[in-house]
Amino acid sequence: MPRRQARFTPDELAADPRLQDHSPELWSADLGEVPRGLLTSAVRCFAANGFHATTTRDIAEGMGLSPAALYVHFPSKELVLYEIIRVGHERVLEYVRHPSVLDAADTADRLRTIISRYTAWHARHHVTARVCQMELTGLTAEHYDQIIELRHQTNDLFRETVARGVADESFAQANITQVTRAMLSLCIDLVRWYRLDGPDTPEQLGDFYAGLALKMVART
Amino acid sequence: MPRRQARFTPDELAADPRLQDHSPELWSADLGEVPRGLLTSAVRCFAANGFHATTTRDIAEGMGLSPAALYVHFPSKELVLYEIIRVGHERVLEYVRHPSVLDAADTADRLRTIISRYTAWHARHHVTARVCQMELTGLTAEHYDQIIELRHQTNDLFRETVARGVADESFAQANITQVTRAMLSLCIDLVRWYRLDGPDTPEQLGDFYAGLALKMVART
DNA sequence: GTCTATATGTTGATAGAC
DNA sequence: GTCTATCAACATATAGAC
Repeated sequence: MPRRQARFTPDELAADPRLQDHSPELWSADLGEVPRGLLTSAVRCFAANGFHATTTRDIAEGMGLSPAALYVHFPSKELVLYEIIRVGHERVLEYVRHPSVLDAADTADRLRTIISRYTAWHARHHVTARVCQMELTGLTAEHYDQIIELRHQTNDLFRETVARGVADESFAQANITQVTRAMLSLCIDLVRWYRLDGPDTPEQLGDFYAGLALKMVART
Repeated sequence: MPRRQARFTPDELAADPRLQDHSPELWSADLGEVPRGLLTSAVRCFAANGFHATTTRDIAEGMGLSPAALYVHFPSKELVLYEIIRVGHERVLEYVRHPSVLDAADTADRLRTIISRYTAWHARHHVTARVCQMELTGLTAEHYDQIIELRHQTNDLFRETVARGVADESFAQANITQVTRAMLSLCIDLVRWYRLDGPDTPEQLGDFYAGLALKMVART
């Protein structure tokens, strides 16, 4: 009775078209090439098999290193996960705090832009985003709380936008909490199925979802 | 360096309001009380901590049993997970294959009903549904393939409904694949946040999401 | 059917050479 | 910084008593 199910080699994971995303662009330039490569390897492993099913050996093998090498660059496996999830949440928050969102004169334009950008970010970085959404239970309680705080900041930006549109009558009357949650669900859930070699670019999907979001709140 | 993060006792999990759902109703009556209780305990553990972070001890403790007792009722931990995910997928498929969906004369009614029922099922059984959505990587390749087949059957029912509405001009012209996926995302993603002690009953949320789905495909 | 005890293998992390 | 070797802890699953 082997404890682990059949697995893929690091090379197979790296070549899997479903696991292609732009994660290498996310890591801080302050990190060296090796730690950045380890984060990218970890993203693929965590996305494919889950945090707890991934061993430190798996992560290190992705860079052709021995398991001990990981601990030169990261103090623990949990901190590799935390770094990935923290950076992911910080980057997507930056991406929706863009002037085209914050300074939008028209509320409908603001909603269109924030939905489009949030969707496109999740699509472009869908493997990392999948880890950010699905592996939160691997974090310690302290790290989990910090991530929840970042999520609140992002969610508040969406909620404000919906609330503003209802208040200025750009949008129909609606339960703001319910509508905001529905929009976030739409944008986030794509991490389960999106692939970069599919029919839609991240921006095309973003525009499509922005259109759906506007229909959700359209005045009749 | 403890390998496992701080955990909750089985009693704490059973009392957590976020982990209340109707999972005990799902298990076959052919099973005895103990195996059904083990499945319910496992659902809570898998939803709270993930499949791989859950030990056979955790599951058994939830029923006040020793770890060895689990193996009298299930041949392996993976088969506990498979049973949960298989039953979840079969039940939701049954639930959307209801006469009110299959025999609907009006396509808009059919879409309203299928979205409403699919949403309400996921809300009512959100803890089980969370395991069904988030723990697929814990399955063996063979079991995974069987679940994907069940998912296709459900998805096809939604896709047919959207396609019929576009063909009979109940709905606006649209990319059927894209629109269907968006609707499924909306209904499924609620497993990440829904709780039974929140402001909306499963049926209220179902009706709300059905309204959103109809707006997505409304003719202008 | 449930228990205690344990076999067997794996895992996260460290020690110490180079 | 990377390696080999290894530890202590833990997990799944089984054996055998009751």
